[in-house]
Amino acid sequence: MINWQNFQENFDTIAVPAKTVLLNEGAVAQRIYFIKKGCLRLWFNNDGKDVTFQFFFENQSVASIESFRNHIPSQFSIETLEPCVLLSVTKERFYAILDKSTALRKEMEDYSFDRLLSYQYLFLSRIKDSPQKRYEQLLKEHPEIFQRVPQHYIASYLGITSVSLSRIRNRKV
Amino acid sequence: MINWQNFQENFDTIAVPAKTVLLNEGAVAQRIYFIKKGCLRLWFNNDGKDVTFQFFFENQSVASIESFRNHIPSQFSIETLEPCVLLSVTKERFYAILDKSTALRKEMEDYSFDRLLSYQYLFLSRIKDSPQKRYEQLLKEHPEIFQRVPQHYIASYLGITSVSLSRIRNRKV
DNA sequence: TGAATTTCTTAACAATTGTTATCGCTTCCA
DNA sequence: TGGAAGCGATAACAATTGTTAAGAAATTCA
Repeated sequence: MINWQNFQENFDTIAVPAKTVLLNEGAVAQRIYFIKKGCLRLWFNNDGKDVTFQFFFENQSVASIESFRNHIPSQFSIETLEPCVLLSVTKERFYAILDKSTALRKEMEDYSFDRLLSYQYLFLSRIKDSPQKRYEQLLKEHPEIFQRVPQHYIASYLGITSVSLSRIRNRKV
Repeated sequence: MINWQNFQENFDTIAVPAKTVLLNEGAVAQRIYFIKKGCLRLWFNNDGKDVTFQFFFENQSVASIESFRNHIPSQFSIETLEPCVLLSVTKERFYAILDKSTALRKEMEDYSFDRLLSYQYLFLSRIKDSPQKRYEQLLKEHPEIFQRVPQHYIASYLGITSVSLSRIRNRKV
């Protein structure tokens, strides 16, 4: 995990309320964010249905990574779930920082690789686990999510309806 | 896509029959392969059930990438599905080539990024699509798979049983 | 070529999930 | 602070998928 706090002088610190949209589906990402406080979700519109793809919490970097890197319209929207304090930097500044530091470039490479692995891991859990098991794993590994994130977002993240998640939760008491 | 044929002098060309295991789950990957002819699958054992994670065809690179890169035991096995002709290179030689060429290193970075995106894409399809829809997409984008790969491997790749895949196929005529 | 293995389909039943709708409860702002 | 919106539980029914089993068809290989 890259800790952008070391480069804080290059960043703008911003405070935003809950439900603030940082990036709209279809727009090209101009900024990358680092979360000092709060949580966000990355989501997209699937035939009118709101599908949450990923959650982000403190000390994580957030961006529509392929939009940011390849300058293409984002497939996702990014939105705060709580009031947040964020570090924010433009694409230009960001790549200028990368160019100045090979160590940081290496770190960025490793970070990309880790994200690759996390997608592989999530994909794998989709292949081999039932929604029930995915729920139990999420509860075990990230119990804090259930304290901070509305359940219907979690349901869409797990690939099930909120009704089904509610059933699973009450089955397991 | 990296075309390793440009570096063919560093590779061994091997011909292997179908069902040849190139890497066993639990082993550390020592080689990376480039497919000249044939197809392979990457799979793992999930509580006794054979789960196929990915298919590879001509002109693709194959390795348990995290095992190869991080020198850790592979979570997957790699196995040929057809008689194959492969280019094969050891980890040492591979990184020696990378060190010699920054262009190639950049290409490798892009390749890693593309794989990240392909996992993101696959993960996304798991989140938003029904098995039925995933089947239809696979049929549209890679119809050749159904000509070359046994159906029960495709079923496990789609996250369903071969029985269910058979039902879906015969529903859609 | 012929036996053995693999592959695919189909059936019957169980289990799970989706859909739609309703009803309290909580939270959010104006 | 009070009305509106958001959130979670539950019910009833439909649809899909899993499980197990059996048999036909295709493929493999000695």
